[in-house]
Amino acid sequence: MRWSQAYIPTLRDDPADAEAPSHKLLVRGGFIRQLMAGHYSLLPLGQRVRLKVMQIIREEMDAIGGQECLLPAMHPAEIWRATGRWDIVGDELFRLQDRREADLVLGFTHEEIFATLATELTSYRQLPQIWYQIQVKFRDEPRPKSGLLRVREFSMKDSYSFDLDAAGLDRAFEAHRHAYRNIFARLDLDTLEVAASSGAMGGSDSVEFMVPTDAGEDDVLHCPHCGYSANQEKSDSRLEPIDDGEGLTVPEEFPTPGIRTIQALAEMEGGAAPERQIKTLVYVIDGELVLVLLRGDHALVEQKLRDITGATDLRPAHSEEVREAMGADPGSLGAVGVTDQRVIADEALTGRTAMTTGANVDDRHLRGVDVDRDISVSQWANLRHVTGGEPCVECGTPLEEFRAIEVAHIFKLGTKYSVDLGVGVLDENGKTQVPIMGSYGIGVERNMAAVVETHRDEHGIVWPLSIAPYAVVVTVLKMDDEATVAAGEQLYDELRAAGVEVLLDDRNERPGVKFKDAELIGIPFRVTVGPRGLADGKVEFTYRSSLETVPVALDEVVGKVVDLLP
RNA sequence: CGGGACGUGGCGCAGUUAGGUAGCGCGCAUCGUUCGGGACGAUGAGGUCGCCGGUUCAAAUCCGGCCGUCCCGACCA
Repeated sequence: MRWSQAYIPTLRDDPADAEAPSHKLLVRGGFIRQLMAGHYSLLPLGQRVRLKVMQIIREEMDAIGGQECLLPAMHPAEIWRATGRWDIVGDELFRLQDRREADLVLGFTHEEIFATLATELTSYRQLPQIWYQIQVKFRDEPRPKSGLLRVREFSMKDSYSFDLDAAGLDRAFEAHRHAYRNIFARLDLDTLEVAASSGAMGGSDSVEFMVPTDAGEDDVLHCPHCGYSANQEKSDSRLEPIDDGEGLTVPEEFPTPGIRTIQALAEMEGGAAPERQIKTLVYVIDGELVLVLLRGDHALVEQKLRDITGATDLRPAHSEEVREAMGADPGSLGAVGVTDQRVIADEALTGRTAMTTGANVDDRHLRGVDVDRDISVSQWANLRHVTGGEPCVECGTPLEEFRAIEVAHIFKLGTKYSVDLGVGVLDENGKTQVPIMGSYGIGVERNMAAVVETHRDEHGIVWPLSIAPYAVVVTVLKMDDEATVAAGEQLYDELRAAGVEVLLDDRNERPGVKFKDAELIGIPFRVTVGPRGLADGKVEFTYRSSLETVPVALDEVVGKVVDLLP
């Protein structure tokens, strides 16, 4: 492509800097433009990168026996009602009606639709199957942000496996893990595989592929010693034993005027340290008021509560609801003697004695609380936020905590969708078997953004060769010098003839502008053609990653580039 | 959903406090000079000041409502 004819609208109002977020680089480089919050247009350069990412994914999916399909983006509501997700998914599902007022859905994933196709499977001889597509997904995110990282409309490669038994599902799951590792290697992304919450997707087991970077929106805990890795939503740690000493035989109520927070109670004369307090939270879970207990110095991870309760609707109770049910305001709440409400307690409270908690009377607390003796716990669970530095649950080494981008997520689903939509095959005995499903997703544009986030410097983007929009830019320095232009044109023709994706910078711009633009948009190799080098029959070859420049004889350029290509 | 900020040529912004001819930088067009690391000069084009309503002789500016965008938090498949 000739740059002079290409649509590459770079923005030069301010210099690129090392702090700029990835989406700003993509905008400045002329890759993307925003249409509205969470919806982006991909310009020619951006689309070239996207197609390359898609092709890499396609090749690796095909390599594990995946078969590509393309399903509709718009679905009838009935199919979502059949699995219950019409109600479960809530506001994140885009819904619309057609002219006959039939309810429709814009697909945010395709378990239902692939399962519908799978109802045509009739024999165990047809299994296993791996079907996939690269499709637009729609998700009405509460707050789209960070450019391509969190959007409402995006391309996803989603695949679905159908197997006869758990061993088959394991094979499909591991095949995907293998394919994904290959994909990330080709994208030059260092990923960490972490245990994750399955959320509303359901199922038994799920693994997220995370790219560590501060730009990420997920919180990951990782053990540098044994490799234990988990999303905060699924995290665990070893608890240091706490000596509670001798407790009272009965809890003792005492006045705490104006004390509303854990911190205030800790600082009060006769109070208690945060780890000696019980924090009482009130949640409304599917319409039911539930008490959630944590150690005073621990924070709740709502997703954990969501997961263990299987809740579809979960929110903190309003203060009026709290007062009506408990008879006191937040700040003086406790679970001692409470039998009307379900009580879910974090495991860190097991066996604890001599604890302090609210008395359910304003401005009163209880000390000497023995959790097992005094509180009727309906359910024990791991609910707490695990913080970096806590001992690894496997080996006790202090955990590292960092931010990461979730670039893929793979799930073992089980038989939910098969059952709900009536998927079944006959086995060798003529008995009906319900295939076990897995589902596996990888976001195309989010991976682009993750690559930019991890491949950039103060000059702009540094695309890996595998997904760069062009491999080489031939920069012609003097467009009014016939010999220089001729040499550039010839190189351009030769490179194209050799199958190289090449951009010819034939713009009538000053050299500095051309260099800066080429660096900003991140073309891996630059061949600079100018009269100075040409006098010796040479051009300059510059690597974008290091900005190292070496002289190369004119007739050796094509060979050098071809050698560098994968 | 809670908190905060912002909407003014293509992009980035000033002007709003105190109502009175809509400005600056970049980019864009033409010409000239220049040109191996984001050139310079000259001349131009381009804006219903987010939208609707109100106050006023007069509104980018004051008032009311709405819409949009961004940031923090919550949520998130």
